Amino acid sequence: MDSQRGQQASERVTLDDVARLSGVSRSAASRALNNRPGVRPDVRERVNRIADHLGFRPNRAAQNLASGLSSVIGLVIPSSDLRVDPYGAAMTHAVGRAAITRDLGVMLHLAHDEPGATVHHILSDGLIDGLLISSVAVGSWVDGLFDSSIATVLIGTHPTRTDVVSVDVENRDASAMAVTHLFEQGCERVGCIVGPLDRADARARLEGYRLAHEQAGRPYDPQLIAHGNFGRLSGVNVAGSLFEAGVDGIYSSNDEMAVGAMWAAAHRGVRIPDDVKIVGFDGTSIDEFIEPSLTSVVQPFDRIASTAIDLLLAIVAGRADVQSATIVPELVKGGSTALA
Amino acid sequence: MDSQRGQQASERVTLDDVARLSGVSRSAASRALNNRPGVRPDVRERVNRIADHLGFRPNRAAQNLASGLSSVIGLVIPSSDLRVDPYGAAMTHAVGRAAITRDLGVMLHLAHDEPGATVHHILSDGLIDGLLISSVAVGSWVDGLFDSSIATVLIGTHPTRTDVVSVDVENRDASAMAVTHLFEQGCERVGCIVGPLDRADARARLEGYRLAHEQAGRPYDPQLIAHGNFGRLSGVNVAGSLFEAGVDGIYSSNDEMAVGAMWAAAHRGVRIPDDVKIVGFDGTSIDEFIEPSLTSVVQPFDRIASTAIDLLLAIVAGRADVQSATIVPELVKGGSTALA
DNA sequence: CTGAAAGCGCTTACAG
DNA sequence: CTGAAAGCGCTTACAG
Repeated sequence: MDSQRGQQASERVTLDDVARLSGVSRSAASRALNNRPGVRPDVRERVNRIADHLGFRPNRAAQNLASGLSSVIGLVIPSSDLRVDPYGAAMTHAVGRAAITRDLGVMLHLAHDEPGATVHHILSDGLIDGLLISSVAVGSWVDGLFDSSIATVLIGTHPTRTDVVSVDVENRDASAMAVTHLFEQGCERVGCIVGPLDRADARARLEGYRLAHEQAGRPYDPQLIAHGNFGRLSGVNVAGSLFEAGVDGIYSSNDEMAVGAMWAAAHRGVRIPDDVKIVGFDGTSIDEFIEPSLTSVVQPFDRIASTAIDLLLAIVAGRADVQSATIVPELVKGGSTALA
Repeated sequence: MDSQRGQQASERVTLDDVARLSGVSRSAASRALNNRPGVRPDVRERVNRIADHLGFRPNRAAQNLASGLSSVIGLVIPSSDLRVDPYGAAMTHAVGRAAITRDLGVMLHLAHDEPGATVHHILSDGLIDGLLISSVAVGSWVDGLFDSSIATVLIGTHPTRTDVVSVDVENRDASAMAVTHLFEQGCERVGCIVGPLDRADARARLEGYRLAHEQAGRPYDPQLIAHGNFGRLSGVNVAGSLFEAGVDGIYSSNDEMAVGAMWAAAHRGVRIPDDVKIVGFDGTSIDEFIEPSLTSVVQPFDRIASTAIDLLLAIVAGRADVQSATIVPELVKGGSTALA
């Protein structure tokens, strides 16, 4: 290892080497390499060839220091274990993939813990160009980020603030569509498992549930609202009350609680979809081999991530017209709402 | 947003500001702030107080450029979606958490895609001090990383190379322990679902299965080996052959395939644990609300991640005695191996 | 189109 | 213990 590091130091090829070998100045070499105007085509070509040949890799720290840009973005996600948070895992992965296609690095920041000094520095000083913040992470020190000097884009909807640029999935109409689907499949009495109502997305999804009833001219029964916390266990725990209330359909505000409800159903001998049909939201349980497969409002994670990054880059570039975006999800039908 | 960025530029407080206000030189201020020797205690105290008061945040790019160290490590994980790879999600999260306690940043690198130019630079040039590589990501361009000039630690075991520093869970004896547990619970005919045998961990876990038979003086029947790929679907697909071979116990090399097998069992009316008992490996399905709960060899992800980071830091620090580490997992008993 | 020069904000021998 | 100076490796006005 020691010798490796020694090699590293001695083998390092810098812009000066490229410039010298190319017979041009450092500035010219820099312009050529960065595709900036003001270099004769043949010079540009020669510099690039020589750089390739030398295996030149610009030192990012130096670039960063000189230009003020790092080509690295940060991602703040909740620290609840990614393993038990399929939404967070899917989003993290989508951001990673979207970043790679734009030649950006991604720094991962777990939201729960108070960040240590260095990590705090990373957030607020230089190493990253901007920050993607999952709305799931909103709360505690995370909120302060929106007021810091760093560019931020929220993935999701902020529970209270309207002055932050965000990209979110369309929650209300998509939820209404899901509930309407239950009606169309013959459900007469549809219950709802809602997420924590201090979250804007949870509220919007509940609103969609209400809206579907209104549109269908059906009575809206507050008794059929069960309160979960988006965790699987909460779905298990609250589903019983809905079964007892005699529902024949359940709209769950996310897939995790829907899966929990299905587990509770299996335990009670409630058959799905025969006795009760279920729709979830997120599309995170598709590959989970649950039986029957879960009908769900599927989030296009890749599109959401790509859009969020593009908005962030626009803000970093100083564009003034950056607008929040809304992405429309798709209802994917599975066995959990099939006709009996 | 524009004004924000403007503020950022004007509000920026640098080491020079701290030094000037403190009435000392920049070098003295730097030494004081970084806890380096050669500063009078009262000066050190004053500098730190003033830095705090000014809200001084050292520019990481400048620090990095000057010192050659970034306090950021990279994590290379497979690009198979984190959502369907609980192992990857758990490890990613554990690394993030371990890094935060050491004041390190974590850069995320998805392994499948050929990395773009910039990301390639990040890997090999300056922005990170070292790289944690998940063995799951081994293959393609990832392997070249071990021969690059950057410090690397493998999480897992390399299929072929022995010259890489790694931290891995103990696979063989732990697997033997799992199979022995099945014997103790009364199983007479235990099948095995193995992972891809080009992977060292998959081989070691199979070896443990064989070893347990040897230790128990039981015949080892190659007919009872089913070949999966660590994915849930493969567990579903190959479990049938084991059921048909009349097994009353299954050791699955990971939890995902075990859950798949349980799903297949439910489909065929095979009762667990009454007809067949199952043990998995990883401990990633604990919170999944499967019924019955899955007995599993649980990996201590946090310890693995912490150890890996500490080894990496030791390599970066130039220590010569860095040894690979093996972490012993724990058998956690669930309902899937309960006595009928 | 081209190059000399200044500068990004730190750290680190080196000489007092 | 302290400070002046050089240097990390780039980018970017600026003047030709």
